[in-house]
Amino acid sequence: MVTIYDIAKACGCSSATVSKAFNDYADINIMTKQRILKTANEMGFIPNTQARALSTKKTWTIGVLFQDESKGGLTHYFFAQILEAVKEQAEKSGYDLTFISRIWGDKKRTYLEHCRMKKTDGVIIACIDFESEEVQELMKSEIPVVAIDYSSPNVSSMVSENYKGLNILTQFLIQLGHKDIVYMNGHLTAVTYERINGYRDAIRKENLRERIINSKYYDRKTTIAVTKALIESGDLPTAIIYPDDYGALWGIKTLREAHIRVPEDISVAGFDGIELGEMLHPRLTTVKQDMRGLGRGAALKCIKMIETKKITKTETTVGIELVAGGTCRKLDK
Amino acid sequence: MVTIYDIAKACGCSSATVSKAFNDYADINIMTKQRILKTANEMGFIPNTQARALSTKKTWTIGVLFQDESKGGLTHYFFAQILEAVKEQAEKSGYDLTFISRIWGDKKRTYLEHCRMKKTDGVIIACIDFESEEVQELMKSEIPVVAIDYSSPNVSSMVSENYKGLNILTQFLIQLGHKDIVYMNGHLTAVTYERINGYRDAIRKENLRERIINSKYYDRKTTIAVTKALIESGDLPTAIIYPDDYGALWGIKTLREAHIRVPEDISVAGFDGIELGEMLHPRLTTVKQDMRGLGRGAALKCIKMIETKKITKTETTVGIELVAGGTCRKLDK
DNA sequence: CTGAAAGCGCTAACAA
DNA sequence: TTGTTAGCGCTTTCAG
Repeated sequence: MVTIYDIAKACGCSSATVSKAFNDYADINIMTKQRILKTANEMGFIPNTQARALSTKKTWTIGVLFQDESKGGLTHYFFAQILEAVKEQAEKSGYDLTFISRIWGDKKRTYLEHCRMKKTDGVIIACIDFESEEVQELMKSEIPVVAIDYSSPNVSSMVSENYKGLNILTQFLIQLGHKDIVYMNGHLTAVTYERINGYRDAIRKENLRERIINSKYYDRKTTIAVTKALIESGDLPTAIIYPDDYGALWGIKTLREAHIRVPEDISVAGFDGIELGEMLHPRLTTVKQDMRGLGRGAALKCIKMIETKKITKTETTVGIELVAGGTCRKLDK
Repeated sequence: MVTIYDIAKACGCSSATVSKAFNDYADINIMTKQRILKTANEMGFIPNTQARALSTKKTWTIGVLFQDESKGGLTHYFFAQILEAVKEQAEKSGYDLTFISRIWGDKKRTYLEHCRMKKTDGVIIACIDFESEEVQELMKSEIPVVAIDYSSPNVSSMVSENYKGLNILTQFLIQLGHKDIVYMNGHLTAVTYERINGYRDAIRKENLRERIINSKYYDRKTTIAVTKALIESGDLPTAIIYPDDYGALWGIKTLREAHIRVPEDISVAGFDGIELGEMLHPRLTTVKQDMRGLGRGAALKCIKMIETKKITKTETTVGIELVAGGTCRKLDK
């Protein structure tokens, strides 16, 4: 293993000078610098990041917490997109990503402990139970944290225009002539309440029947069960808005298996705008979130906190977009 | 920040003793050990992994290379599942995961350089152009590497029973009465040749027409184009096997848009067994790979090399399973 | 512009 | 059973 001492020896200078050459210090002769860089290159020198971290107290590492209690965030179509964007931006800014967990061989540790051990410069959280004590502890810590798809004064975050999203989607259905629209909401978080309000305001404005049914995000079983219950109730609406696209697809499958045609007999919409919706025939009507914007923004926000050494607690909103697919039809008068 | 020195002082012992307490050394008085552990806990001590790594030369970190030139491996439905399993097993064994890339702020570096800088104990590779020079360089290095879904004497790997997979799938179609079966293969890798042979042997055994069409894995555009060309050729087979489930779904959508019904007019099958196939109505016929087995196996294999300090170049095969969905129909005589 | 030296936090011989 | 001490590889202050 080649160290800066080896290079120093080969160049007839000191290790301090070699270090300066690599860290773009100004107080070094340009010729010396070039000589050092050249020799280092020839010798195959690779700086050791842990040694550097030990002395600078900066690891150039961002931790990511992308896990649900039930399923990993990686297999979550929506969050996978976001993580991809986080990764891309982190790399561009020179940071590495590492997963944070509380499993540690046969021991356990908290998320915060993991972050401290690895000395991650910051953390990005998504797809998790934000209200859990451990996550709250992390958000209160000295580590810069950015949450995605979560809204709270306790943490910096990136969220979509959730109110607007459900509001325009509901309006869109109303314009198609729908008067009986069910909104099947996900877990009751601040984000969900935003969406509920968006739905509610659109409905009330037209004095329509407000039908909100509790369900869960990204939950196959629950979605199917709730859909079946709705079918069996004999009081089917003319349109259903599912918590997300994933749920909408399972909902559509459930409806179709009950010989209820989409969109002929009932209109269906989702939320997120993942590729899955495009694969459906006809294409799913949905509200597209800007996953790249969310991920990229989270990374940039986190890095900004790291580099300014200031922890902020601000929320940033990214735009959404209505995607009118073929799963919602215009109602005859 | 609490260090072992702080604890040593508080306990009236030396830092070496504290270190021993934490590393389960035998030569330490059980009482001393307990006192140290207790004090450390009270003081909120968190061991610093980089300091430890610097002196032990082991980082307890495994690098993952999950990226394609075009799209990130994270949004790849099949590989996301595998990565999730890799992560789970790594955590259970006490290892952290970090992404390996060649982007480094505004500089570049090779994958191997990145691994060396971070001193990853091992690397797991998937969803990448294995033939690229940089990946080959990594496989030849001193770092333990495990490849997933790649077959080569140059590296340890985890693969599915690819020959068998396509063989039984083809046989299944033949048993349904199909005599004109197209296999649309993916990129021409060793894995693909295995599958081609599986198809070919089944076809030849029955003296049927062999129709292999080149396409690409996980490629929306190409799949659609190839499917359209097939439709326009006027020589539609009675069944198509797509390179993967993802392609099969786009294929089905393309067929349906051309008013060709699946499975009434044509039968379609995929490969992989991702959830997407289940969401389709009717469910996609496919060959299910054991993603968890692949991921878990890769992690274990990598860790074994790390812990035995022996680099092996062995291939491990995991079983597959035919999933008879509703997209293939029995042909009338 | 260069270098000596101390230190980051922990480990591991080797002595005691 | 415990402690002394010399690193691991790099940074950084400060004197030269």
